[in-house]
Amino acid sequence: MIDKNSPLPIYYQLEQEIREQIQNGILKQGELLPSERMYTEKYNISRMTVRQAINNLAQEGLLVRMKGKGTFIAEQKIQHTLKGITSFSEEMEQKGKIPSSKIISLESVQANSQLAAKLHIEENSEVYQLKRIRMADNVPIAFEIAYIPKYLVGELRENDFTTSFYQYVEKNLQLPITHGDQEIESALANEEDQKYLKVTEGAPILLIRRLTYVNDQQPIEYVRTAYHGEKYKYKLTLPR
Amino acid sequence: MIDKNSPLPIYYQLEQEIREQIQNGILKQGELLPSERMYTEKYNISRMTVRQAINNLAQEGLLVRMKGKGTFIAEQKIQHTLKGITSFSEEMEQKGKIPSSKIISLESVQANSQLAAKLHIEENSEVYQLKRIRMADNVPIAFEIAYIPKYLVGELRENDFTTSFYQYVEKNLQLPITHGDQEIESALANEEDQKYLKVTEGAPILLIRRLTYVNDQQPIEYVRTAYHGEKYKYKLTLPR
DNA sequence: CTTGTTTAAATGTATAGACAACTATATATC
DNA sequence: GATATATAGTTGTCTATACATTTAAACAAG
Repeated sequence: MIDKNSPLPIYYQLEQEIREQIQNGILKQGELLPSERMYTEKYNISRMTVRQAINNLAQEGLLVRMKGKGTFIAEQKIQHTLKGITSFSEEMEQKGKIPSSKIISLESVQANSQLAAKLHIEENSEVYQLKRIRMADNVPIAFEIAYIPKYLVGELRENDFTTSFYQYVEKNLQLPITHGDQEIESALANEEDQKYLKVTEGAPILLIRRLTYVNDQQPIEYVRTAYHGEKYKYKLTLPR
Repeated sequence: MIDKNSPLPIYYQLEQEIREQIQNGILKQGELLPSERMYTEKYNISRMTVRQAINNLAQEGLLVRMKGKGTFIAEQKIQHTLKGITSFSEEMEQKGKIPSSKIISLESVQANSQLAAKLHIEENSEVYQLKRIRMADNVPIAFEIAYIPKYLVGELRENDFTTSFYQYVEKNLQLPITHGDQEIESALANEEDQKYLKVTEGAPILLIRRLTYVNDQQPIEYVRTAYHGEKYKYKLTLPR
């Protein structure tokens, strides 16, 4: 299992082995991992090397170390909901709601200076502006305005948004979505929000602005989403 | 700076020193950290111990290791803010604000059924209720109500909250904080919020409820925080 | 000007061993 | 039965050392 002549570090090989055994169910959740000394003897490697492998896995949350007792295989964490970017559709499906969305408009507009800076494009260059209402079980949950640089995606039709836009980007455009930077704040609904979310003046909304990146650096989408204050909560699990 | 007779591990003391020097600007962003050998000689400790300290800080994203070149003080990371649980103090310091907090009250109360369920304790068992105002540069940013099971922390005094409560838990109580589940929503300030945040009726607030866990399973703190809608944004980076 | 070689310095990987601190269990003692 | 006490096994910390890999700079050769 461990090849001392491999170019891969020993600690890394051991990591992979333990990872696989957890995946395969050979090592079961909540159970005790073999002690450091066991690995030391089994593979004839030093304890510090074993510790490096185990420590890395513990840092990832796959193992839990307990002084004096041993190292345990971690219970699977529930933190599924917001460990990564989830689309509205995925989010709602997870909650047992039927998601739908209604496109209000899809236009080509010129980026002002602020938007251009955010999207890393030239001022006045063409961007798509997409306005949508997001619904769960046909109740409006959010009103969304998205801006997408035209040069990155070419010609778009409304059809491209009926399914998942993220999937369209990754499959058809071959651009891997890497991460998103979000800002969350509380605000009061503006006139447009009020109109589409069907709330009255002074209603609180959850305002989320997201800049989504492809290839780690290139912004592909800037979205401002206004969530209905009473009907939407944002849940996430923070590690460590 | 490093006390070999201290009960605190040497690697931990070194971590703290480097952390402070980054905070104080003695070590500046983008610059090179003194080499491992320098620390080895300066404090007469082994290189592995130095590496343990530096590795931990690198894992946190505070330092960036580069093989063959050296270790650099990380550029301010956008995603540091919310990659994991951060205390209010840490958050504000990162933004260059001077954090402070004012304790409104610290009482012992009985948990109602809802709170007991959240904290995994018996109904009517004793919990501390702590009310605080969080300030940045002496401007109130948030009003916070925290509940902490008494049996987990023993006797508490207001003093234990003047510094970091999380540090108190991890150091003095030896309970490792593992993660936190958060709910974020938008709401309107209630009377208490209005009073302490100095906002008028109808002002939007960002409501964050957090259940903080130790040892992966045991809730140690339930906090409801009302953030001033106009003065606070919540930022995070979602991977993948 | 380009390419190859050497060298010093840095981090990366790995070993062997020591002692400390903690946990659980067994054992002796009251 | 209850309470210390010893003991074995575990992870945590730390040292001292060695060699591997990578980088950058100086230098040499073409």
